[in-house]
Amino acid sequence: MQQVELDEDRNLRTAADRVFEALQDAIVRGDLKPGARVGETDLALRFGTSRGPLREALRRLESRHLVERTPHVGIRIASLEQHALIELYFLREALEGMAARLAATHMTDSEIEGIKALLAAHEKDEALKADTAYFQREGDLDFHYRIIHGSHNGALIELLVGELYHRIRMYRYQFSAYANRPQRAFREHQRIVEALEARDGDLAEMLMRRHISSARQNIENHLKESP
Amino acid sequence: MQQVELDEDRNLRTAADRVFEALQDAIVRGDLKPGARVGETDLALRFGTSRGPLREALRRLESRHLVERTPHVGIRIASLEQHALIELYFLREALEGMAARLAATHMTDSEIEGIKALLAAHEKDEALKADTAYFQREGDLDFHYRIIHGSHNGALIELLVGELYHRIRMYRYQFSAYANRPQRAFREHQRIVEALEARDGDLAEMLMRRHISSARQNIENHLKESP
DNA sequence: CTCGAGGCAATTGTCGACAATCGAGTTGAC
DNA sequence: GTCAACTCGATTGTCGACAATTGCCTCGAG
Repeated sequence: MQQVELDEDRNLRTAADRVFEALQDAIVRGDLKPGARVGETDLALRFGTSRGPLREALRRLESRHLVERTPHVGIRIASLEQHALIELYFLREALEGMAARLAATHMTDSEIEGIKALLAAHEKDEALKADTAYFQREGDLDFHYRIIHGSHNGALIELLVGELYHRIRMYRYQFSAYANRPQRAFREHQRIVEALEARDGDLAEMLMRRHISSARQNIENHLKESP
Repeated sequence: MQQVELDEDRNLRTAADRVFEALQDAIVRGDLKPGARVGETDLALRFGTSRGPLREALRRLESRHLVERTPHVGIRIASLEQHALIELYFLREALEGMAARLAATHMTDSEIEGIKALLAAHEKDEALKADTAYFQREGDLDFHYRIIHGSHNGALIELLVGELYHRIRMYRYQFSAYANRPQRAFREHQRIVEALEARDGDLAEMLMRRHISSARQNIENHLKESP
């Protein structure tokens, strides 16, 4: 049993907060294997706290679908099944499509400048790294985050950033091999930004939906080949 | 301080489950006024349990945005602001639009028969009750539930039914006066079902989005007139 | 040998008490 | 008279112990 170092730097208010963040990181990054069964007592010892705050952290993780609890039985790390990932992509298509539509009318000029600068940085970086996907992948997340926030719709932001994206990031860490075609994705990003700049909500939504839909189809094809 | 009767009938597994359901009902139905500050000790006494299970219930309600917690300060019943309701309708438009699209291809024939029967019942009932909105409103929820489930997308169902619709029901109970134009809504429902029957996903999504979008605009107009 | 019932260990659910933190009211100085 | 600091009360956060439920293992019968 290994003791885990908690983030004391950012002095989060309560012990439950610290445990929650530490556990979420451990799950998303794969330190705790998907499907593994974990006991409350073990975890409490490992994180150096009592079972009270730990249970609170677990409840929050459960509401984010990162762990699964069954009463009187125990806790399992969320198992990532492929069909669940596909389902998530339909949610993303609907929600981020709407985010792009709203962003086209609600983004400020400086926000659009910011996302253009981000793309410019990607272009240089991508020219260097070609297909080394890691940085591109984080950059991809950054791009989507900016558009989501650009919607200026609090409920939408909270839903996507606060609840859904942790699950998606977990899948990315685990199934790291899905080549998400950086060059093509980059071109699609460019077109979406053009639509935002033109304040064309209809077009922005359509392009975003195609972007996510083709990413989903790409994954589905990979799954068919190597299940 | 009034003792609250808990549902002992359906013998829910844990005390936390019972408190959660009772509290959720109390909030959605307005027994606990929005924005009111409540103390853990009071609630624990009122529901005849300890603070442990109560805190678990509060955690779950927080993740559904029915209560707001600030550390070391306390709990407030979620205050329903009008702009938040509008934001929710954009989520509904995106998600239920997608649900309708998926339902058009994934609904079974018997599910479609069921929703047609539901509409037929509404037609007779509506002819009788004209604009008495209550039953129509519950029927409206039933209609939407069926299409959501018809998507056969677990993540989408869980998100809409398990997380979003409780907030929407809360608003319905509070702002009960929004005449949601039963006749027009009924016609729109009919057309959506026609699209489902024709297995036309594009059309079903478009009609559902218009349906929800016009409901939102209707609310926005009411808010402008009587803020 | 297989199946079912019963007991046992382990884990979770629940409780009450203690400690930490925040907000309000009061008191004092400028 | 106003502002700031301090004290006090109340509320939440945390802990450890006890009770309840589950799953597994053993034992016995067919």
